[in-house]
Amino acid sequence: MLDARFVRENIDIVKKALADRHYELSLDEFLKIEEQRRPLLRESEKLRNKRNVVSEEIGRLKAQKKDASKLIEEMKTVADKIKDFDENIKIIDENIIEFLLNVPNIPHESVPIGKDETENEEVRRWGKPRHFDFDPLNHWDIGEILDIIDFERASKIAGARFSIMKGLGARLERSLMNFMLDLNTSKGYKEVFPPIIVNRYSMIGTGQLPKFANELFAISGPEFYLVPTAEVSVTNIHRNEILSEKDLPIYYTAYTPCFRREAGSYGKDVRGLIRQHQFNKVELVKFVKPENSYDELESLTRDAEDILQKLELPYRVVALCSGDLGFSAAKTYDLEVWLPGQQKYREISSCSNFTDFQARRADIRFKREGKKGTEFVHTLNGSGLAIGRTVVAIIENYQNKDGSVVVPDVLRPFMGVEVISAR
RNA sequence: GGAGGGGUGGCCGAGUGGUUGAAGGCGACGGUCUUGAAAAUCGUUUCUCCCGUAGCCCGGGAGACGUGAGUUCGAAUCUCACCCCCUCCGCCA
Repeated sequence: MLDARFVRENIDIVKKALADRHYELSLDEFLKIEEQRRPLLRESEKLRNKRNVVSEEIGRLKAQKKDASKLIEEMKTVADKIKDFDENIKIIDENIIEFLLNVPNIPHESVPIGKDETENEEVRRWGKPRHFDFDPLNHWDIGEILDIIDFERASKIAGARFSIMKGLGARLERSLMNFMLDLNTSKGYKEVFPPIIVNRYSMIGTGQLPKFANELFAISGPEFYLVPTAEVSVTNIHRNEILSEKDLPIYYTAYTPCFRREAGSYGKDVRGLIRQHQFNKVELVKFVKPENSYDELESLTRDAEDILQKLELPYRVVALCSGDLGFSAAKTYDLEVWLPGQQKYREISSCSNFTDFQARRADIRFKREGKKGTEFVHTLNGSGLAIGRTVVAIIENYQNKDGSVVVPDVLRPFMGVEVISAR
């Protein structure tokens, strides 16, 4: 969320941000409502002040056993007036917040301007796509040959876009979680294992609600949601907290399942593990001081890249352009891994700086040593990595002609085998 | 699911209608004292918003004692609803 005062005082910046994002949103109504607020607030506070002064006087008179009925009579109407003002202010406040909750973050100046993913900027590449002397298969074909992935039975259990990992496939999934968590914790990220069902405040805190309800799986009765990413659970760990400066930066890593409706992606990636309703992911989350957040984004991205490098998977880093940037992010690097089955780089990690956008929604602040007041922290997160897509990348990049898959060196201690082969 | 108890400042803990933003203690910070430290002692110790040509320091004001509503001239104190925590019983992974 943006700060109301910031929007009021920096209309041009906000308008440019919206235009760069290709967002259709008029600020006129907001400005109209917002400027009604403060005069009303001033009136209300003036009356409250009067009430406080007179009530004190009444108390004094009563203590002296004097008559105060005249003053009390006079005050009766004041209470009603205050109530009127406050009701109006409350309605205005609700409108302001509702509006602001639907305004996206302002892109950082370094974000390339562009309309959609075709205008994202490649920042760097690592590794070279392997040369195959046979036609590489898709992971779903290999999965079938090796009998390690079962989509058909998964659809019987749950439906489309679900999968069953079997045998060494399941073990690969588990090995990757452990490998990634071990690597991340060795770099100072604290491992946490949070709830994966959250309340609406958490979803508002990180920006999934109110705007993107149709992308979430909701549980009714008591209102709950399945998390689409560990970002939600982990960032909200510190919701409504004031951290002290010496606590920062805070680094967390978490494995969670993730749940996404994928409404509106009909026809996209209908086969395979790329786009599932339920998938596993290890996430990196940071809470940092504002002045460090862009450096922290670089190091967060490097930490995610390191996982791909250790797995020896070729990838590239892409800076998302303004039109492709997520709602809450000020800047995002996507890591795209090479998939021989598709002859394409595909997203496997997304690393973002949310600046104070989530912190303001979730009210996560910190206090500087020896300074008055508080500031919002900056929050960041990135996949480190999406497990399902890593499985895809490993199967496709490490495949042999007979369909067997070589296990990357770093995973062998976890897997207990060097090759995944049929039978 | 049934029965009780409780939510106050960084922490502990007073406070049941009128200078209580909140006693007292602890902690923290600063001063005095001391060669230094401890002890002793004095002082300071929250956040949000509004106004002041003043986004930091300063002055004034409003608000915040789990959350929200209500009663009242006036509420941390009374009423109602909700949330959370704890104890016991039952049930269950």
